[in-house]
Amino acid sequence: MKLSTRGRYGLRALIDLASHEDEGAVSTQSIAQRQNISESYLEQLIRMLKKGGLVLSVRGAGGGYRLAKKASEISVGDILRCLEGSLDAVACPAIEGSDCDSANACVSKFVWKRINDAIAQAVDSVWLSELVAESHKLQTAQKEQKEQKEQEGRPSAKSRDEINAQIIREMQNQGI
Amino acid sequence: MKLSTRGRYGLRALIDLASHEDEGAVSTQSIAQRQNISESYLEQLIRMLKKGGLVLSVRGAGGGYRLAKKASEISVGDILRCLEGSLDAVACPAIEGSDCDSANACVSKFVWKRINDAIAQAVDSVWLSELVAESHKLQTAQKEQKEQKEQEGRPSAKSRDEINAQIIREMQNQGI
DNA sequence: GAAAAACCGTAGTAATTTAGTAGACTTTTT
DNA sequence: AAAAAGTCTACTAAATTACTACGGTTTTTC
Repeated sequence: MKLSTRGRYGLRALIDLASHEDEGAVSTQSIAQRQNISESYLEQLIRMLKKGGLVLSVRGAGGGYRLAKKASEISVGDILRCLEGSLDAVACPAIEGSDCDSANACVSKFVWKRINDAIAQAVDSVWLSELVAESHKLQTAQKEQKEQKEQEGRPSAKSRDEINAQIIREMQNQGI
Repeated sequence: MKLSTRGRYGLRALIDLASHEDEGAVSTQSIAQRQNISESYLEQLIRMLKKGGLVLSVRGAGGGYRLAKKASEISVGDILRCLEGSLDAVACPAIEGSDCDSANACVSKFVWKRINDAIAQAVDSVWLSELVAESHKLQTAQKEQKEQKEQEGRPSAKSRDEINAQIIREMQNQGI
């Protein structure tokens, strides 16, 4: 019942992409750097998102990726299903079609449908745009906090980029 | 986001146990036979359920296991958490305590709480007693259907036990 | 009181899945 | 033409899962 790194990385990558879209197409390299994810691995993930119709690619120099829809029209469920496959906790043929030889084939139909539906409802009601907003709020809050600490101590030696990188690293250890 | 066999087997085992409780303590051997699960593996699972306080053991010859509470007081969530650990799709320290060094540590807190809560709500609202009732309904329905088919064809060579065993086997391929 | 039935626990192992790497190739812009 | 960027496949290492094996201990029943 755990989400794998595919889902977590993918979500982070899309938040990052959405946050930088005003600067034009976003390269996997830049996302990989900012998010501290292996570039090659990220490429695979983002290609899955392309196949799923969530992002568009722009080839050639200066190219990269772009959201295929508005961030407010992409749900967390859309993203996770692209990367993790079906989110159903238990796959039962009876739920989808009527592949079972009897109409009431197994107990799954009863329990699992409820559970699977609840999961689907949850992930489909959170939108990428919300995550972007939330992430932006957190980052600026943390940045201010850091900068204040630096000022209190010895004169700040860290650049803004270093501070950002550290925040990303901290996020990584905390589940997303 | 998939349930492992631990959860599925465990659920089947408890349904089986609850269904046979009126005959006294239920041995792991008998459950393993009826449910077609490795006895040794099942023992491990049921010991986890004991540690979790869902079943009691009765030692010695003629012993076995018993539900620790009424079937109507054991939720699917209780069972799955015993066997699969936390059902949270993503573990984030920020959700539980305030282990994060900042109050608003990561985006997880926002998204994952909603998702995790939905899953919890779903599994905690289905009770073992419902599964037992459902399973009983299905089995008798399927049994009748089978027996009818047998009568139509050549004279029934299969015993009632063989028919039961087959139903169990079919259930197994269908998700539970 | 001995044997059988049952619970208890750990260690190991095979199979599967996940996470990540490597590298060669194609397309497009500058 | 060269550089930047996406595309694709295959391989490998680590982790997890699903068992299996086996050597116990406890309790009941005959």
